[in-house]
Amino acid sequence: MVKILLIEDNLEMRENTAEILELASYEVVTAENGKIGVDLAKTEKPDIIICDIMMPEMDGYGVLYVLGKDPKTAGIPFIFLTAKAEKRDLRKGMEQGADDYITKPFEELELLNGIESRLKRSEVFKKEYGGGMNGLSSFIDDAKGLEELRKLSEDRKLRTYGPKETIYHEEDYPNGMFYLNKGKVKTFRMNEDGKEYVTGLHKPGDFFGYMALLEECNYTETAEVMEDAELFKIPKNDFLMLIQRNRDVAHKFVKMLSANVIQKEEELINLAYNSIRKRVADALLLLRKRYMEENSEDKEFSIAVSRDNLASIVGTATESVIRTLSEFKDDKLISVKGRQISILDPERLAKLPY
Amino acid sequence: MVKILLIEDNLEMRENTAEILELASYEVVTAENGKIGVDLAKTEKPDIIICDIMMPEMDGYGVLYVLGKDPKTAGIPFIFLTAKAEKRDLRKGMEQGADDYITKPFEELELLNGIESRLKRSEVFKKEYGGGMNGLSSFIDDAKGLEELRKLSEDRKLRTYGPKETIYHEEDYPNGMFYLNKGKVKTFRMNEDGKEYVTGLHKPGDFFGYMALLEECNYTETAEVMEDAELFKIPKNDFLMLIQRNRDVAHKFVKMLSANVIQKEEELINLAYNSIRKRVADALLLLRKRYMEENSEDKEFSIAVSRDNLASIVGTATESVIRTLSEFKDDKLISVKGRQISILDPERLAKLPY
DNA sequence: CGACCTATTGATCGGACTCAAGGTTGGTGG
DNA sequence: CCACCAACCTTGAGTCCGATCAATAGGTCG
Repeated sequence: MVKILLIEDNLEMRENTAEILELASYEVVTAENGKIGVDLAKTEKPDIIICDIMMPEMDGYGVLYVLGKDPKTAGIPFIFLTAKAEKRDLRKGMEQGADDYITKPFEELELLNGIESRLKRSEVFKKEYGGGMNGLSSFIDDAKGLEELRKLSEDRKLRTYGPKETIYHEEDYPNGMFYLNKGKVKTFRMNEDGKEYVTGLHKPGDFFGYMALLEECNYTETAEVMEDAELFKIPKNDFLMLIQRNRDVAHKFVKMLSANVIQKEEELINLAYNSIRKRVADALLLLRKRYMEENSEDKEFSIAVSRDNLASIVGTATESVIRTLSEFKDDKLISVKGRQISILDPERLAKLPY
Repeated sequence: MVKILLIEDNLEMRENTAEILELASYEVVTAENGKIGVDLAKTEKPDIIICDIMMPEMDGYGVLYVLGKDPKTAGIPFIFLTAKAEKRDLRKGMEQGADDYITKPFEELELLNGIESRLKRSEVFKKEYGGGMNGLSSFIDDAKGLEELRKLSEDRKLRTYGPKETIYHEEDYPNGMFYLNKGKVKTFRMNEDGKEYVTGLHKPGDFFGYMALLEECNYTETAEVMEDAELFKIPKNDFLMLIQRNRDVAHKFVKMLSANVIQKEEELINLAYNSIRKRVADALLLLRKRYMEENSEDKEFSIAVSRDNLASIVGTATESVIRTLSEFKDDKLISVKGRQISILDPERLAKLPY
């Protein structure tokens, strides 16, 4: 039985509409104002919500907004009831994610059709997934994808590289991607003046070098070893085949890539508007996040990294990095022994005033 | 019949090895130096290449490098023949994309196993794809994916927005993505000081707002209308279902996302090391590329864009943009009428000396 | 122990940001 | 139709951050 929540302050209108819906054999729950409506939405879990805009206590926008903020209710189809004149205001509601609207006064058919068409989509979804597309199941999909990827690299020859060795160069034609088994690898781009900018820091368990394969273009970056590395090469065709044929792997890659995009956008706005000081702090925290051992969160983190490398992570001159590090040292945020940098106070480092 | 290309300068070694291979009923083509080897690789299209490293004329690295540069030959499995002592040099070859190596002197079995295992992967691939994974077929997949996506938005209600209207805000909970039918929309992030950085410029036919759905997080950007826009909203569940179940759509998204990542990396290095002058030029060219009508490549491109908007695309202060535009105007690179900017000389704009 | 590479510090310079003040444009209402 | 306002554009002056150049110190490896 389909359950409909009807939120409408006008008594006559409410009873009238409820009657129409019940005659169409829907189960109807009614609320006479927005607040009650929100409560009922959470307790009753209706299949669809029909809501007036102009109401006392909390108006339709408010209801939509509140329900939209809660993941549990955000997915419920939401239809506005509105008088013709309010067309401009309507936009405001659609912005917040309403799925449809019905203008008052309405015909029975109009109302029922609107509900029917919204429900149809919703039903299809529910049937095919059985409510399975929650965080857990998509995590399992991810894990499955990862598993398949790992299998690809299993029976391959291990390759070992020493520090500063190049794994591939910008502009090279790619015929494979890599799985990093041990060590640390960075990928970077170079501009015309030969300045480097680090685009990726990789640790054991990471894949890299797949972007060129996906894009069917030459490498756009150079991969270089930072700490003695062992890696497996996965041939181009094997990889493309897998991603083409295996849904989990494709899904995994969609996730990896979208996370990557968001992170790069974050970097962009930081690079555009933050001071060197902040960016160096961010770079140190990034290194920490990427390379800290799983089970050592309490211990202080320390890493050996050349000033040049740090500079190309931040995107600045080596000297500027060094000056900033000296400041941090004076402020007891970090300590330095040769190229070994220890982060003493990550919290304060994250909240630098400028 | 599997065809093997054997490149080896030593006569005895060559004939010996060829004999072993022929006895194992492979078809063998031999070359006595690298140059001939490369030619044969291109004309004979072998299924696998076995190549000595130390050779006159062109050594094994050279052969691998040359073949690696040509997409037609880059996919052919490549096995090095090497003496034990040269282990260090070997790395150089593996860097360039060799798939395996066999150390001399070798046992028959070792050689045949190496070839067999490489071929197995290659065969599987060929059988299942029938050579179909070339540019064309993957283009068709893309098109199919796009088609499916478009269907999603077909029977939905059109929403219209005026200039500067917000479609969604950073931190909002997403319950859908959008298909832009008409107009121009930008997406941007804001930093703590309220400065904006544009992360996306959208034109009719684009989808946007899907990143938050893929990442299962709140929006990380704000979407705002630049020119009167019409758009369709595609509900979250419909979209996630489609991408989960339809291989073409997933593939399409992998492509879109990886292109996006590469573009953002490009932006990052520009932002890090280029002058405002260059970055403003890039921004203008980006606008041109994004918004120029398909069939008007000959005509000069012109766009109405506020200086503030331009500044947040470049990632700088409004005044800096204005000064740069004035310089460009003096240099006859662009012309300006109010907020209408015309690009007069895109080629020169792309090749600014600083 | 010396050669080489990396890290550090100092001094200088210039590009880009900020603040401030006018100019232009377009829209609104009397 | 004009006056006015607001939003946007433009220009100027001053300042400061960070790049660059140069010189020195420190560390490492043969």
